Amino acid sequence: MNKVKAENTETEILIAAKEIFQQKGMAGARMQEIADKAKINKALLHYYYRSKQLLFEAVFKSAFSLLAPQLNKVLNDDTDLFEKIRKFTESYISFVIKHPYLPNFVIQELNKNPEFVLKLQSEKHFPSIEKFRLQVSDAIKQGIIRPIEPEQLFINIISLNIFPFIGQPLLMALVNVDKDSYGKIIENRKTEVADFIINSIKIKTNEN
Amino acid sequence: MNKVKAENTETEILIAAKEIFQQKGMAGARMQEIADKAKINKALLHYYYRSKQLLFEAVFKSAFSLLAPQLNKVLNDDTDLFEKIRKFTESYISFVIKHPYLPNFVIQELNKNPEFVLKLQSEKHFPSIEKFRLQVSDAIKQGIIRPIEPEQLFINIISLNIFPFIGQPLLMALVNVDKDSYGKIIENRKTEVADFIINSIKIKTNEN
DNA sequence: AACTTTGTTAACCAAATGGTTAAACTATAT
DNA sequence: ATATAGTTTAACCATTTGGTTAACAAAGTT
Repeated sequence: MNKVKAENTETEILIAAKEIFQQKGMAGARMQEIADKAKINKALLHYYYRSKQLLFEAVFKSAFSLLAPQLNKVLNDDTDLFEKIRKFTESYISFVIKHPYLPNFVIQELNKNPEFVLKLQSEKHFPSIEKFRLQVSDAIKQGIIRPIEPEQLFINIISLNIFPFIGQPLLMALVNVDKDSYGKIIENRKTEVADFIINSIKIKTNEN
Repeated sequence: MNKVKAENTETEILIAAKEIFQQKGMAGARMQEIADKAKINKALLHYYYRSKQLLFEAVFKSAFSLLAPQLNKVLNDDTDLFEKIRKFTESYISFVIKHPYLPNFVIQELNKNPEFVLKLQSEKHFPSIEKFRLQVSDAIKQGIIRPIEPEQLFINIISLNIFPFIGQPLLMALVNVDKDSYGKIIENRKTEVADFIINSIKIKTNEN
C-alpha cells in the first residue's frame, strides 16, 4: 500500500500548499501551516519537496498550467473573432469562480519575481500572441472591425476579464455593494464584457 | 534644530518604508531593510512607529490617499462624461508611471486583508459611485450612450486603466515585447483606452 | 526470516526577525 | 554650566521559521 499512500500524501501536500500559497503568497506562507493543513509532520514537506522554494515552484507551475489553456482560448484558436471573445469571457469567468485565488496569485508572484516569467516562457505551450495578431489584422483588412493594434485589443480583453477579480475588494468598496451583489455583477459580465468589446470594435453594416 | 531633524528622519523612514513595503508587501518586508534604506538604526523605526503593523498602516494610508483623488476623477467630477473618461485615462496612466508600485500594492494588500477596506471606507473622502451612477443614467436617457449599467461601465474603465500595470510581467511575456516596447504600448493607451470605451458606448448620430 | 527501501515522526538547530532596553548623544531652555 | 527633553545607537532578547537528524514503522525483496 505504500505507493498509494505516498502519492496520496504527496498530492495532499500539494493541495494544502496551493491553498496556503495562493492566499498568503510565497513570503506570507508558513511551512508549518501547510503541514498542519495537510495533516502531516513538517519534516515530510521537506522529504517530498526539498525546500519551501521548490514547493512553491511546484504550486506556481501547477497554477500556471491551469491558467495557460484559458489564455490560449483567445490566442490560439481559430474560430471567428467575435465568437471567440464571447466564449472566452464566458469560460474565463466561470474558471475564476472555480479558482478564485489563482489569477491573483500568479500575477502577484510574477510581480514580486519578474525573472520567473522566463522559466515559464521557455516551456512548451506558453501562450503566444502570433495567431491572434494575424486574426485581428485580417478582420481589420476585411472591414469587420475598425483599426486597432492587436496588442491593445488583447490587453483590453484580458484586463476586462481578469481585473474585476483581482480588484474585487477595492471595487466592492467603491461600487458599495456586498459580496452577493458583487457576485451578480460578475455573473452579468459573462455577456456584458463581450458585448462591450465587440461594440467597440465592430463596424456596423447597414443591416444592423 | 531638533524638531526639524525629527521630521526629517520621520519622513525618511516613511519614504524608505514605502519603497520596501510597496515592492515586497507587508509579509515580505523586513524592518532591518527599511532601516538600512533610511540609513538609521532599526530601533528608531520603533521609536517613531511603534510596530511593523503601524508603520505598514501609515504607508498604506499614505498610498491610498494618493490613489483616492485619482479615482475621484471618474467618480466625483461633473464635467462631460466623454471628456472625463479621456482626462481620467490620460492622467491615471501618467500617475502610475510616476508611482509604478502603488496600485498593485494597494490592491494586493486589500486582497490579503479584505477587512482593511472597512477602515478606509469609514474615512472621509472615500470615493463613492453615486454621482457617476446618476451621470451615466442621464447620458442613457438623453440618448448619448447606449444602455449600460453604471457599475459595469465603471468596472470597465478601472480595469482597462489599472490592469495593464498590475499584469505587466504577464502581459509583457504574452505580447512578447521588452520593457521599452511595453512602455510605448502603455503610452499609446493614454488615448487608446478612452477611444475604446467611448467607441463602445457612444450612440452615433447621423453627423458622424 | 533477514534485509532493504520507503514513509513518517519527534526532537532539535541555527539563522532570521520583530521588538526592547539602557545608555549615550544633541540641542535647547534655565 | 547645567538641567531637561528629545533623538539615536549598540547590545540584547524571545519567538518564529526553514530546515535537519536520528529513530522508528511499514512494506517489498531475497
